[in-house]
Amino acid sequence: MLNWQHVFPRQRERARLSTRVRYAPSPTGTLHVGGAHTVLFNLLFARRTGGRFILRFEDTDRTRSSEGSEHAICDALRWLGLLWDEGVGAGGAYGPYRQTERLPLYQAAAARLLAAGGAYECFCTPEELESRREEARQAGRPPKYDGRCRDLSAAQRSALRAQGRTAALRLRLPPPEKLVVHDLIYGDVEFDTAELDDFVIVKSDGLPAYNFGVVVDDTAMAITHVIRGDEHLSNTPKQILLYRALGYDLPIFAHVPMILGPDRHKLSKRHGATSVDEFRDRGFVPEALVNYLALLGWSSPDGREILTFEEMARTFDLERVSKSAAVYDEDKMTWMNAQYLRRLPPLDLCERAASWLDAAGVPWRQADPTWLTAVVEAVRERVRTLTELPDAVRYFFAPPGSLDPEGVRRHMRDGTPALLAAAADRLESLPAFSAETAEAAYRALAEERAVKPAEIIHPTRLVLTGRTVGPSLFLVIALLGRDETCRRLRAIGLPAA
RNA sequence: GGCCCCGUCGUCUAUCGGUUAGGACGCGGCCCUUUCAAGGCUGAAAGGCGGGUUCGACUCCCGCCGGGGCCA
Repeated sequence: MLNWQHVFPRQRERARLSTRVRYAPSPTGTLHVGGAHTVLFNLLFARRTGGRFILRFEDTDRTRSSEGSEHAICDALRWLGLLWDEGVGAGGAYGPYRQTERLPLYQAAAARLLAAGGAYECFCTPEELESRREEARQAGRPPKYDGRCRDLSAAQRSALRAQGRTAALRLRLPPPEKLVVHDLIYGDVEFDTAELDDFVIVKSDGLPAYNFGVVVDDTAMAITHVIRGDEHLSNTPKQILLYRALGYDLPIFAHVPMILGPDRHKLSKRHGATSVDEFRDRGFVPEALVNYLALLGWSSPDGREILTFEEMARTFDLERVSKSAAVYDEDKMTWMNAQYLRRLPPLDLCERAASWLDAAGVPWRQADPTWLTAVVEAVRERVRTLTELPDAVRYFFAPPGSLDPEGVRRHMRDGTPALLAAAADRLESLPAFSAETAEAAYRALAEERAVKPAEIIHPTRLVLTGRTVGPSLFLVIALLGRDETCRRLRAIGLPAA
C-alpha cells in the first residue's frame, strides 16, 4: 500500500526531525562484506544521531533478483546483529520497501516530469543505441546519447509508436554547468555536467532506471543522509540533476571508502571469504566481524580497537571516516575473532561452536557444565575460530587415537612406559587429587629418579593428549580426572620408537 | 578512452603547519614457562616522486607517477 503523503516531504520540516538513513541493495546474491560495512556505518550513524535505519530492496532487475536472495541478505544482517528499524520485514510508515511494489510512484514522478518538459520519450532501441555508440567510439567521439528524440513532435512520436516501438524516458539535461556535490566525507567535489548525456530514467518496459528509482525512493522515504560506498560518488551528479528536475530537496551525501582485497582490487571471490555467510561458516563470530569492519575506514577517538557496538555507536562520527579505500586483512580479522572468543562465556562459546562440535562427534552436550566450562577455559586462548574448538577439546572426551610422531620421537625412551606407570601409581595413592597435588607428586617422582621434571611431563602430555602442545599439563590431568589419567598412562605399551 | 576520488610502516590507522611521526595486526628478540598459546617488554618497519607557499611542511598549492571507482 503506497503512502502518498510522504511522496514530496518538506525538507525544512524533515531536517528538524530525526535522521533517516538507508541501505538499498539489489537482492541478487548474498550479503557481501562491503555491504555489511556500508550497513554498519549507516547504522552507527543512525544510532549516534538518534535516527532510524531503513532497509529497502532495489529489485527492479527482475531477471537477477530473487526472494531467496532477499532472505539471505536479511538473515546475514540479523546474524550480524545489524537490525533495521524500518523496511522489509520490519514495517514502517513509508512502505512498501521493495521497488517492484512502488511502481506507481515512479510512474507518477515520471509523468510529472514528462508533462513539465523535464523529460522526453525516446524510441531508440537498445540495438540502435549500441551501434551508434560503437560508431562514436570508432570516430573517436565520446559515446553519448545523440539526443535525436529530444525534440520529437507529437506526430513523429505517434508515427514511431505506430511502428510498434515503445518509449523509454530520458531526462532532458539543462545547459552544461559546474555542479558541486557537497559530501560529508569528501568535501566539495566538482563535476562538469557537459560530460553527461540525457540518461534514461524509465526503461521502455516501464521500470525505473537505477538513478531515478533511488532519488524517488530516498525522497519518498524522507531519507536525510545518503551514506553509501564511494563507488556511487560518480553517480551523484546525475541524481542531483534528478532531484532538481523533480523539485525535491537534496539529502546530505556521505560516501564511505570501499574495501579492497590484498591485491588492491575490489574484494572478490579470489580473495577468500567475501560474503558474510562465508565468515559465519568459517567460524567467525558476528561481533568480531562487525568490530573489524568498523575499523576499516573509521577509528575511535581514543584509539581503542576492541569496541562493543554500543561503544562505537556512542563515538561514531563521519568526521573520522577516512577517504581512502581499505585493504581487507585476514590476519587481523582472525586476531580480532580470537579476542572475542576469549571474552565469551565458555558455555556460550560451545553453543556457538555447536555445529562443529557435533560434526566432530564431541559429546559436549552430555558433559557436566562446570567441567565443560573449565575445559573451554583451559583451551580457548589457543582457538582463533570456532572451527578450531573441536580439535582443541577432543582429547578431554576420548583418548587420543594416535600420538604425534614427532612427539614420540622426541619424548619416548625405553624406560618411559615404566616411568609413566610409576607416575600413575603416585597419582593413585594421592590422598587428595588436584592439579597442585598431581604436580607435587610429579616433581617428587622426578627428583627421586634423578630426572628433570620435563622428562616425565612431556611423555605424559603425549600419552594423555596425543600431542606435544596444549594447556598446562597438570590442569589437563585435573580435568581428565584421576581414573582416566591413570588409565591412559598405563595404556601405553612398549615404546613405539 | 573521458570524468571523479585516493596516496603515512607489508596491512588497518593517529596526526588536522612545529611530534624522537603514535597505536593495532603481522614479523623478530626477550621475559614468563612443562609445551603451545595467551600476556608483558622490546626491535625492525612509513609520509610515492618533483616543484612551490612558509621561519617551518606528512599536513596547504601545482605537476607527475601509482592505485581505485564511475560512464559506457
